[in-house]
Amino acid sequence: MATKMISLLGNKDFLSRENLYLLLQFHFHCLICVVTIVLVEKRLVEEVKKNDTLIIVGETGSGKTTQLPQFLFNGGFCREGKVIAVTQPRRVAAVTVAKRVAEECGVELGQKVGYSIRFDDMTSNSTRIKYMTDGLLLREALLDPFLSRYAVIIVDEAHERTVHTDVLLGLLKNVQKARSQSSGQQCNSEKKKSHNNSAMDDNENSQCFSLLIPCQGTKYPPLKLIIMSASLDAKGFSDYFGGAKAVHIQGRQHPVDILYTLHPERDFLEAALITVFQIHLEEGPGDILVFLTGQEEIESMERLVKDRAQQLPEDKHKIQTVLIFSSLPSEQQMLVFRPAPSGFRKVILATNIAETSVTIPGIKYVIDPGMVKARCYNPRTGMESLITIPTSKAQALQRSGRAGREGPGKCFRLYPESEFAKLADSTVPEIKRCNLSNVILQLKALGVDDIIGFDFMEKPSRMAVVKSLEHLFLLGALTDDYKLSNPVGNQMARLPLDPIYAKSLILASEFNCLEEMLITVAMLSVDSIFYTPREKIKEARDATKSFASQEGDHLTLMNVFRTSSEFLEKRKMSGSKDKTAERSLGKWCRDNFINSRSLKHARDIHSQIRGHVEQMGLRVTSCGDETLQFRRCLTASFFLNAALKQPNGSYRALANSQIVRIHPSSVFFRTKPECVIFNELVRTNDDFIRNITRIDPLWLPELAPHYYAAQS
DNA sequence: GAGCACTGC
Repeated sequence: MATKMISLLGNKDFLSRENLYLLLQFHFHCLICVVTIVLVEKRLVEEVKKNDTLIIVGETGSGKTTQLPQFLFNGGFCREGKVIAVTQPRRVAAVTVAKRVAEECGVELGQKVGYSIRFDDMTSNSTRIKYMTDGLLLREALLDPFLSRYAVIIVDEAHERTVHTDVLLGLLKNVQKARSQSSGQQCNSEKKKSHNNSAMDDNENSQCFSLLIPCQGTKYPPLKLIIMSASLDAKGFSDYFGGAKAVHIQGRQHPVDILYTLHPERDFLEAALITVFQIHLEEGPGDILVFLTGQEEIESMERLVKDRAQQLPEDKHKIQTVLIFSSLPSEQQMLVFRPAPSGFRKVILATNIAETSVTIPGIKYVIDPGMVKARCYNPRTGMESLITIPTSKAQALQRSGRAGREGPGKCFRLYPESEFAKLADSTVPEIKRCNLSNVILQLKALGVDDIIGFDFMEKPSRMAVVKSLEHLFLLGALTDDYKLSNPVGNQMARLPLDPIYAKSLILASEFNCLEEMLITVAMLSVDSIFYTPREKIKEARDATKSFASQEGDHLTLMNVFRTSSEFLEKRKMSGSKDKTAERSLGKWCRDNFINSRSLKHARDIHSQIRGHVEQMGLRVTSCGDETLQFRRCLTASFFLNAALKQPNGSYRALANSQIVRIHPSSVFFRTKPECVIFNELVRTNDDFIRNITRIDPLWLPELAPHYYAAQS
């Protein structure tokens, strides 16, 4: 059979599975370990009582996320109305876990057990176990710097090292220190200083929040901190928390055989394709999950699988391909959860959305080419780009684990074992490869002034910090000595937006076009609004044309938002129930080739931000038809992103003289104005600018004299 | 005439 398959596939390099793969490793779960979590309740509660900080290393399926908070509740950690917080990097995880725990406890969701995520708060005064996103807890810290309502904070999935997790860990370390000082006899920091005047001690104090230094006699109970992580990273967390104790909990993961190729594969798409059919023809039943880097690869792989399946004998045809990536409309995403028709094998082609965010049942085989697209940030140019790089060991492990959720599985890594050894242990934390403006603004608002000296688990590069400080200074968020300015910097920090968008709202109230800017900023804050399926390109273009504004993409986006709002209003006026009206908005979106998930997100952001600016006392007025006023406001807001047309039709960005082109999705792709401002600079095949509005070049020195007067 | 991994406030 094997030989026959090879001739069908037409590839000489793959003679048989025995030649291709070496079985090298049987299990990747800890063999030495411990007992399952239900047996260790008593011990865990004791450990938390004994240690202020505890690292818990738990594998998937250990139940740590659902069980530990209940143990601590039963162990008396919620006395006097105190709350246990469990943070998650993702919204959907916070919601689903909370639902399950509420069910296990036999309580109504939102009572003893609840969750809180942006736009959706299911908690009440009686909530004691609160699942939430880490970003939301960071926001809470702005209002309550001691996080005084929490007795225990559990940071789950810490090994993912999102920006939010990293900032939160640094913050929690400070809060813990400040709270234990407040409850102990040494609340008075002066007293402590007089005992020990060393430079190191001074340094430590400077890293505490300015807000936390005056204790004012308020006593806070100590904060218990639990960091939950995958095994590879436990030591890093323990070191960061001064040698905190680490406890291992065994998971219920099934064994997964890991197989490697003998030689490196030049074309991993082809190698993945071959492997799909090897599994299909030689292995027992079970679905296959293939990790690919992006939409384009996934779509071409789908065609390849379908084509080759047709070449097989009829009884072997039965392969069903399904796709999943984040920009796929949700109805189509749902198809991956449907079991394949009887007798069919399902092949799921996925991005790393299937690594952590989405768990698909029925998977027995994983194919991992070992590549991933990652964001990368160049602090010198301030440009972000996406590049394809090898995965880390931790990521490879996470991927292979997807084969062992329901029973023993197999993972085919499309590279030799010697290559695996060369991979980095874990993925570079996001904080080292992103723009830091938002992080710095948040920290400043929390009273952390010395950003370079802040105790990050891993420090971002000095250049990245300096670049973002400069940026915030130019936006007026910081004073000459790099302190948060008042009121502008404070107001910006309160708005959950990219700092440049926050600033544009403040300016818009002065330009009398806050109404317009609220919509624009909401629309700019979400993923692509327009959805162009490959097979209906012409219809999609015609539909988007009807929203186009000759003044630019910002007004085009506003047209979409307003038209959709009017549509919804009309439906509601004519007596439709809210739900029915929302459903017909879904149809309206499909008819107009608009991504309804993005539009919904923009509407949520719009109403949340509107609430914030009203609370701040900014005047929400409209410039009506005087869009000139609005474009001037865009110029004042986004002056750092201005570009002038060159004789050859390309543009020169004024801030750094970089040569850029207009992205084909812009209304200005054909008619190129002399001078524009833009919101996004992306590097793909070329350096493209997106979301563009036409401006008068004379507005720049007029509206941003502090920048353009100095330049010329 | 292009193409965007994934999150989050």
